[in-house]
Amino acid sequence: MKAGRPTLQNRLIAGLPQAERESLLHSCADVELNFGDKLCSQREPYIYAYFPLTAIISLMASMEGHPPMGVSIIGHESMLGVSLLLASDLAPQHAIVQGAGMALRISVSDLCEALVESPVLLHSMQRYCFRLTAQLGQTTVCTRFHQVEARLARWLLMTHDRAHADHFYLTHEFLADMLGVQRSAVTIASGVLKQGGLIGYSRGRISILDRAGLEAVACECYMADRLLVPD
Amino acid sequence: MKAGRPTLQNRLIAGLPQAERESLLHSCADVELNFGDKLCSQREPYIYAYFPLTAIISLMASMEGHPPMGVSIIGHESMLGVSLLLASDLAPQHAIVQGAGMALRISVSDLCEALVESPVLLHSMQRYCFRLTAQLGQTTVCTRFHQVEARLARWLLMTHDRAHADHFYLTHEFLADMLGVQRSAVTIASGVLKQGGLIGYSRGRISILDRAGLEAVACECYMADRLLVPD
DNA sequence: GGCTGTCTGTACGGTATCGTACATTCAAAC
DNA sequence: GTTTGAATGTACGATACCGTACAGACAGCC
Repeated sequence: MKAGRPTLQNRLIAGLPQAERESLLHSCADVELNFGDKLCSQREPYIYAYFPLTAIISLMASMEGHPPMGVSIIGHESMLGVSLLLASDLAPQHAIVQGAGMALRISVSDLCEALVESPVLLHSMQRYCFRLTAQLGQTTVCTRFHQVEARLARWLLMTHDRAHADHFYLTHEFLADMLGVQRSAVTIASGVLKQGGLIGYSRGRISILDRAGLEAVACECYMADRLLVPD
Repeated sequence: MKAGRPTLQNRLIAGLPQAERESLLHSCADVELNFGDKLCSQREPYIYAYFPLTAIISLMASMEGHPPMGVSIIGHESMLGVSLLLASDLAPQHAIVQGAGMALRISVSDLCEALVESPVLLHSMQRYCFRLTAQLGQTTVCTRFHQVEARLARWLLMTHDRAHADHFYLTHEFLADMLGVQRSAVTIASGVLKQGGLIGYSRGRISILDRAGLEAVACECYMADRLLVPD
């Protein structure tokens, strides 16, 4: 595998010392992830772990009788598979590609080997796992108490942080599943944000027009989570 | 510190090889935890970690403008502080004593030292941390979709599993905070469970009268979580 | 035995969202 | 250019729960 610049788009990889990075990249494959791809299933073994470069992955929790609901987002700042640190090869949640793009893929066994030899990788994954734990607790309370409009704004901001442009593709239907609400509730909330000039959208293409405004509308959960980003 | 039988009430400790256990117990102090004690605060450093013997601890996530809400329960099957594995000395959630009783207390630094020398302890903590991660995702969806009655039944069952009797002490007010609902909603839901002969209660003393019946009323989230218990 | 504070029962208007249905708009395919 | 399907707009009764208020019941204290 080539170790060219694009791999540095992933912050976790970019943070590795060169020797560790090159060793890790030897086990990685460049893959293109398509919208809707399912990368792992809740309570089933991971097949691969992924370091997103431009792709965006949603973690989703599911339950009988309801469509899976979004609980976290993973982009180039992190990776899918941090829970492999935790003495289990099972995925705690489903992982779905919410933004098509490139990622580095590594087998579970290769990742585990790399962990033994790369203390920096281990440390980074630990930090991100901590962040996920804090975030999941926060999301529970957020989902319970905050209204659709604020939660929608939060999800759009989290996506924007991981997108590489001021626009991306998500339908109301998809967002409704993420937030665990009716599609029509998303349409109404989106309409308000559009009216306010904060976002624009048409047939799945969403534009972030006024980030500061969106942050004002979003619940504090968005900022609370950002504060946990290392550095 | 004495290494008498009572310490084996904690499953995590009981599972250690004798040498590792005795070494760990040297750093532990027997403490009595009182109802309502706050053992750590969300996003603040842990002072101590705790291995409950008979005490029960609630993990609670909080947010401005709302009372903290329960997201998990810790009893003799586990410990408070598993996230110390994750390269951070901060607690992801608040921890409150929901059932008075005994626990073993250990300082963060002593625990970290013990981790280096006890691979079994490390492994157990990793497993429980995985379980917590899965549980937090599950709880998010549960809180969103399941009704108060089912969630109340789930919480009572989780408490019962960690209590050492068929009765324990929790007021409607306290349960309301745990579930993130109004106190009056808990009174109504409890009334239904009492009518059905599943539980009894009076002035804070709750009796589990029909466990199987409660399990039938509780959402599947209760069983989903139990399946993750090692063994 | 009466007082007091806590716990529980109950009521009731208000509201966010549900669940569902149907109309409209637009992009792409034919 | 027309058809088709997906995406979006809108409506509306139903419902679970909110927020609040107040009354009753019980335990402990003086």
